[in-house]
Amino acid sequence: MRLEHRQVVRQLRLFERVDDETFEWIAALGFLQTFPEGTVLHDQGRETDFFFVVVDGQVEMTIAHNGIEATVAIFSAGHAFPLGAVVLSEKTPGMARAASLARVLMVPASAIRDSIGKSPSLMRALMEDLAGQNRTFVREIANQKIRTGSERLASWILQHAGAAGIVNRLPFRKRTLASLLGMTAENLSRAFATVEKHGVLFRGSTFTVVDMDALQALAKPSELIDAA
Amino acid sequence: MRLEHRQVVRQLRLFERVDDETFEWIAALGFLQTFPEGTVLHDQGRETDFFFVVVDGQVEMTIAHNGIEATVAIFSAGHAFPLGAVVLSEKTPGMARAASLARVLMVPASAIRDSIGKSPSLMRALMEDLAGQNRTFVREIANQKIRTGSERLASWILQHAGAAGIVNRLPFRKRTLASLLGMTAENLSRAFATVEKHGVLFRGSTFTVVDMDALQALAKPSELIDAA
DNA sequence: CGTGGGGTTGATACAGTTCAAGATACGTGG
DNA sequence: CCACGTATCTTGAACTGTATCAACCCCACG
Repeated sequence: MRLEHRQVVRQLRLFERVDDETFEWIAALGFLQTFPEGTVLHDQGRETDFFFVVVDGQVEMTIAHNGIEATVAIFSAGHAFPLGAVVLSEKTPGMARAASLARVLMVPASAIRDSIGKSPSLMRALMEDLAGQNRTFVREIANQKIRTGSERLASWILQHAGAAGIVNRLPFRKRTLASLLGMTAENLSRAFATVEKHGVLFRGSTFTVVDMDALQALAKPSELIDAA
Repeated sequence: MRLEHRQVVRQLRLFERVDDETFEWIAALGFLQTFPEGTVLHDQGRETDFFFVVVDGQVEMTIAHNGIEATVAIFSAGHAFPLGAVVLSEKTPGMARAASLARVLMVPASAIRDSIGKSPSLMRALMEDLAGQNRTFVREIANQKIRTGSERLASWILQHAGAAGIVNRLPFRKRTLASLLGMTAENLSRAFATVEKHGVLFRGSTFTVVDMDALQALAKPSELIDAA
């Protein structure tokens, strides 16, 4: 891995507190790779040859079964996958695909597994990322069971919008967002129409919150379910 | 903790490989407690004073929001909660309640947090449980998004039934199962009726698989979504 | 220009919820 | 051990949310 890359990766939350020796070892064996949107990084139900860490962009993890594909999570910078599978030496639960142009660190899974045993600081970093992902999953399950489609969209907007009045851009395709929010693309279209009546303005792939109170009234945000 | 309890706890998957010194320390500070069904073990959105490990019975974790309560997971013997919150020193995402008569090990959260730094074997055990829970959550999200209510019930039955012909007992109330499967109690009743047409016989709170092939045709099991 | 992918809109069907009432199981006290 | 009362579960009917299928729009690209 080149020096400038090394510095970017070193500053990721995941590696911040990892000891130098272990980091150098990982940096020596790992490499940065840039993938165009749609590229499959790994399949579902396969051995885990690589440990991936998102450096830039978004990677979606999906599970396909019985002709239906469900998005389980979208990983952004600083998060690792398929973390659980690497740690337990199990098969990947889902498939990973670039949801936007994405820069990703790839490290041989065996190198990570070896290093865990040698470096408590690495193990701690992985444990904490695992705990964070856990929390995200718990929230997602509750979100899914408690809220209606339009409410989930409203909540997503709340979490991805800056202050009121600022123009934001969708980080990936609408159909990806639909799958993440657990609905069909058609339904997302209708949800956009609903949310537009509650203080959000859509223009193509950008959106602006014009009435924060109205949006919150629809989303009914909760620190238990929504990310901080 | 009394000696006979200590031996039971020692044999839990979670503690199997933890070093003696750390285990003795945890055993000295922890205590076993038996809770009747319905007892609240901890609230949602609170500081994590205790680290719990299920020794016997079932504990359900739920999140309530906007008048709706959703079951996120049910923990059985050998699993710890609220694991992520203890590790990250964050608030509990949900509330924990005994879903059946349950025997639970309680250890002060601070003791666990201290021990993690001192004992790599404990950290590894927690990391691996976290990874396992992660997998369960991923499966649950996919299960929820991909399958219909009756299919989820059929899958649940498949996973909790012994061989065909054996009489099984529901481990907790039907309304708890409904919430776990992400549906109302009324809907679960109707789902029972549907599943009964596909090779399962219900008698009160017991069930028997009489036609495994028919049940599998309905559940369409997958090693990706369903537990091993 | 056409062509095609992504997105939207409309009509219809189905899964799931809600509310209300009825049936069943279960623990308690007589 | 039975009778009663309460909690749990079931059934029914109306309604909401979401999926499905098909047509259409729009813009980017060759």
